[in-house]
Amino acid sequence: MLVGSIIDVTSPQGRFASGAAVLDGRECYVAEAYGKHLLLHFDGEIFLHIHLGLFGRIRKHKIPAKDPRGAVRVRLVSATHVVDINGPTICEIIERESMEKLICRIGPDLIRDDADPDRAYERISKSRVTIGKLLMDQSEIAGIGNIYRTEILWRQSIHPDTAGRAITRRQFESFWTDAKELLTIGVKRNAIITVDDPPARSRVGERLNIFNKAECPTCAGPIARLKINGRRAFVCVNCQPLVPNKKLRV
DNA sequence: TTGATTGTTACCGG
DNA sequence: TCCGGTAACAATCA
Repeated sequence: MLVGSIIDVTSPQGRFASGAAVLDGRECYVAEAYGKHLLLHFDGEIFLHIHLGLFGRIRKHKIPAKDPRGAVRVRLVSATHVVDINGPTICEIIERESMEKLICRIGPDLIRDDADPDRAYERISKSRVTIGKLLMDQSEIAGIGNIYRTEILWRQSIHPDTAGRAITRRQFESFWTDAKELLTIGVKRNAIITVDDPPARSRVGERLNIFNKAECPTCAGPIARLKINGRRAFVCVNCQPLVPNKKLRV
């Protein structure tokens, strides 16, 4: 990520212009991510908080920079590069207190070394909410989005409608390890890859197992389409059976 | 021009 | 208090 000296900050367009000016001339020491939130730490205990949401993009270019493309909210300029932040849901300047509050309300981030899986399991194993919904709740576990949800549950043979409290410790541990590996690959390759051996130059469909597909790569059975919290989800009816748990009553 | 989309939050009602 | 549903917002591309 971006770490180093920012010698200029401009906000060519949009409603964040006044906030961006605060960063002008400050040094940026650390860029850190907590789940899907990005925090850039500047001089004077000032943080630039960014969440890209569904559509946001970060683009890096060498100097000399071209004109900003699209809705650039903040442009960070160093001696050698510019970084444009396009269309984020959140793009704000905050102080340490707000930054700490933010971190507190985010669940353990799968790919951070300081993540505590027990904290996530503690909550999930007590919840009547389905695991499909819990995985997208960033205050439970941070990092998983809509595509990873479908793909990881398929890899773990867990039906998304399984109640959180029906997930066993063993299942959770296996899920955590797998999810962590997949997200780490995703960061490294800058792509969502959930198949074990994707072709070198793959298309989106070749990197995924069942998301947006009709047929299960393992059993060749049909893939069912669901909506969970209004988002598309997919499930293999054979490989991810919904296990009834007689001890649980809903 | 329309629809879909790797996301989040506020608000309301049961 | 918990939980589900809906709307709002965002930018881009096919």
